[in-house]
Amino acid sequence: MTMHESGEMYLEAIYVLQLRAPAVRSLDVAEYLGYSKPSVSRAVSLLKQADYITVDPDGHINLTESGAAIAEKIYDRHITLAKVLVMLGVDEKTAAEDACKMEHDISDVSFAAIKKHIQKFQAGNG
Amino acid sequence: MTMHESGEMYLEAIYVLQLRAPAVRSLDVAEYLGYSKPSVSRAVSLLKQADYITVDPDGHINLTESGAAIAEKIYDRHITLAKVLVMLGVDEKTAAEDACKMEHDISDVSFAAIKKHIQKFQAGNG
DNA sequence: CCTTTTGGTTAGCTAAGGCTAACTACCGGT
DNA sequence: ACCGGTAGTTAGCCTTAGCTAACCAAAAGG
Repeated sequence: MTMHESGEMYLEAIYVLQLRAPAVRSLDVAEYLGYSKPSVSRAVSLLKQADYITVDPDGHINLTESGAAIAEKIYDRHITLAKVLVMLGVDEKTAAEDACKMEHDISDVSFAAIKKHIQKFQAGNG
Repeated sequence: MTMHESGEMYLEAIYVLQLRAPAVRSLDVAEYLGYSKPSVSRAVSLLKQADYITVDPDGHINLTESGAAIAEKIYDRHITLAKVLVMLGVDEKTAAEDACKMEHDISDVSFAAIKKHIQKFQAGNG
């Protein structure tokens, strides 16, 4: 699996679910993303093949180092981009939706520039 | 054709090419986007069906009112998003590439917020 | 012990949207 | 009149990535 938007979404979902609960299964991911079981089942097997996750015998999914790296990166983008939009006056829901799409598109360079920019603001305002 | 990213790209390309040359054909679009002739041929016929463009007998493509509306919207986003990124210190090339992807994802609400934000800066700085 | 629920897989469909190969149509030059 | 290039189309393939239907297996519970 060459990492596409969809793969990133799954890794991010697993990451977020792991922040909430000790163990994450395919079904949790399906429910979280609003996808069907077979869709997640296939994605999980591809991510496993590509060594982004491991699945232990009782179905618990864990991120590998490379999977976690991607998941954290995307999650960081999500949080940061949503925050920027909210700072600009966008409502939380729309900000989250847009961040969710943009987080997969933006280059490291542009994201770093944005992050740096808002940190400047945050230093001044809160 | 329910307007997806790809359809928006084609409309934007046609729009940009029309700013440069009086007549735009499928081949110009193919060259501009780096796509094959058949890909563009199909896209053109779908956009025509959906009434976003017209194609006159000598192959000249023109945007309809609805097509132009979309093209202008996307182009505005492209220009604005690229400008924002450049203002934040991103190089022109990367800014353009990222704008090209984000322009399709962002909601009207978020885009309006961003545009308003940079206009404030421009009023002060240039 | 049998039945239901829960979790997951398999098979196969669909749509978007790229691609190549090969064809058609027309236009211009020799 | 006949090639050769230019423009576009047709047919058909591939990948990504969603879906349903149907199945399997293991745990849960009357």
